[in-house]
Amino acid sequence: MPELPEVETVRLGIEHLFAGHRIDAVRVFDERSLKRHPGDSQDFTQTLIGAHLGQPQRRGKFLWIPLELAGASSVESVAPPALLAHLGMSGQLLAHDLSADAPPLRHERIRIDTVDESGRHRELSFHDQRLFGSLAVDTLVADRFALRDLVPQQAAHIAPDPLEAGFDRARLARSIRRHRSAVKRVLLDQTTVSGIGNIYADESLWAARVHPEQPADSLSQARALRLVDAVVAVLRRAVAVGGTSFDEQYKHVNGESGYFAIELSAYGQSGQPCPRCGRPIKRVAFMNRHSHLCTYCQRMR
DNA sequence: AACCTATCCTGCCCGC
DNA sequence: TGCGGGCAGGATAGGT
Repeated sequence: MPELPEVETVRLGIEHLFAGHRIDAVRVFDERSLKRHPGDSQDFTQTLIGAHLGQPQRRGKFLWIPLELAGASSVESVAPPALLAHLGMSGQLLAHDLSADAPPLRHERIRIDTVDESGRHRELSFHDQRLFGSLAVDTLVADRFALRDLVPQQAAHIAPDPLEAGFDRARLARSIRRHRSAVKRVLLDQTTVSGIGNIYADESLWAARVHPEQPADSLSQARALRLVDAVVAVLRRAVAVGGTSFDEQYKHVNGESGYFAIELSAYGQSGQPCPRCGRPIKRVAFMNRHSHLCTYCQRMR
């Protein structure tokens, strides 16, 4: 999927193009993209129409837009709603300037027609080839990590991400070391730290010179801290260049690609020289997918 | 409780 | 050209 940097890039785009807009119409082209919505597509559509979009938020790979519902009294909205998006492996949120009743594009699953104060229309559209992603209307609940006010119920179980205000690097280093399994598996576990997928796990492990199969509890606190700092640096750098994209599948809200692919050191670089030592990057099976690493720089210890 | 495996989907790319 | 297998950046239910 799009990982934290790609989702953050999408969030920034939505903030810029849709914050404050009112939803005028909703079309669900494929119900399977609503599999995490508690009601049916009718319910989804009815809830959204007339709602105003707030400032988009993100934790890890979850993205949500708080909703101010039509006719709801703000005073006693005990459980404020939000439009929740998870992009899965191939989801995209794109801004379109079509007419709302134009036929769906190739992998377009849901189209949300919005209008701003001056009456200008713009569509927020959910595209998803593989259907692992979804949109839903969800309820916002208190954040049990107390790093922010509210989080969607469906994202309440995941840990804070490394770029969140109040993120505690020492605490994450300790929590990584509480696990016995391979350190890469722990980095991918969204309930330990959120936002990291296969690409940024491999890049972070390469940067910190840690072997992906190293048991997490065998890392010293200093080494775990170095790994956490590598994660933060890699994610920050990727956000700064608009995320990674390899093909048409991973685009920004405005349809442009991210540039982090240019500076990948390990991920997808099998056979290429390690940028640090020049030896070839290896690609090895790991958890039904692959790890990319320099077996010289990243030793088991 | 912690850990791991299987599974949800589609389309593209490769080799035969 | 056609077909089948492998593969892709994720999350999670359910097993041990």
